[in-house]
Amino acid sequence: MAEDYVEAIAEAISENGICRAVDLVRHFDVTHATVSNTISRLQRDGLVVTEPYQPITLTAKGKRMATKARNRHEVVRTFLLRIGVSETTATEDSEGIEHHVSDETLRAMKRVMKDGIPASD
Amino acid sequence: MAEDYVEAIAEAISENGICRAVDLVRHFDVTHATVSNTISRLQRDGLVVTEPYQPITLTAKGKRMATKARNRHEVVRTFLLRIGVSETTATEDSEGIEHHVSDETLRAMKRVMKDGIPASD
DNA sequence: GAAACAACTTAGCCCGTGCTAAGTTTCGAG
DNA sequence: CTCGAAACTTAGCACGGGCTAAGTTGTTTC
Repeated sequence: MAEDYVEAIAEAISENGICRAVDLVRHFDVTHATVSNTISRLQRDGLVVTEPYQPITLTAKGKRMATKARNRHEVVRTFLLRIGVSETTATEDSEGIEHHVSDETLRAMKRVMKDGIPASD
Repeated sequence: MAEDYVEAIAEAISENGICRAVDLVRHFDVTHATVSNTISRLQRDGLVVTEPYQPITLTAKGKRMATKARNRHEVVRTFLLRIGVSETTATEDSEGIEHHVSDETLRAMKRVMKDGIPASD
């Protein structure tokens, strides 16, 4: 969850300048209460900073995580498109897959997009 | 979890003839207590049948789920190998990825393994 | 400036998934 | 046949992540 949240927060900030809890409520389609709880946990874990009724900002650690997550997400998504998956499905699937893709697999995806599929031994 | 469990149960049965809780304890590296709880939930959900101190069997529904999961898992794993990921990583990553791969993406993977990568428009 | 509305928090609940500790059942060896 | 070890269950706890309901704060609009 943490990764998804920091990614969404970074996105909101880059789009609107700030991120409010309500942006996350809409993004994840959960209640304000849930977002409030989750943000507390993120703050406890040093990923975000916020004060009651104030916008949410990312710490350095949070920004790092967001960047990595966003990158991962994009690689997976474009890879899926590249192997012929539709826009809609690529977007959906990459959301879930990104959290389970190791660096090695990520590199393999990039390689395939650049050089095509490896020779079949 | 349900998918992982039925898959592991099916595996144990095909290897040893029966599946005992202790097999799952070893497989998932959790305690007996945890397995016991989880099995109760699976039974509640109609995926397995068991009685106290007895082996665990799959219902028709459980078998169906196990077969689908196993198939998915294998497609993802061999696909990863095919794009140049190592055995170890392919095994690890496919474990997590399989739960997030839609039918469409699965088809795309199979297609790529058969026909190579689609032309880049 | 007060009232209404939107944003947010807090309390209290539920379930899943993990644990430890303690007790029960089963089973094989002696 | 008994006893000890292995397998299993049960109770009780914790945390994550979801909810509703109710209250608080901030902002806009008249």
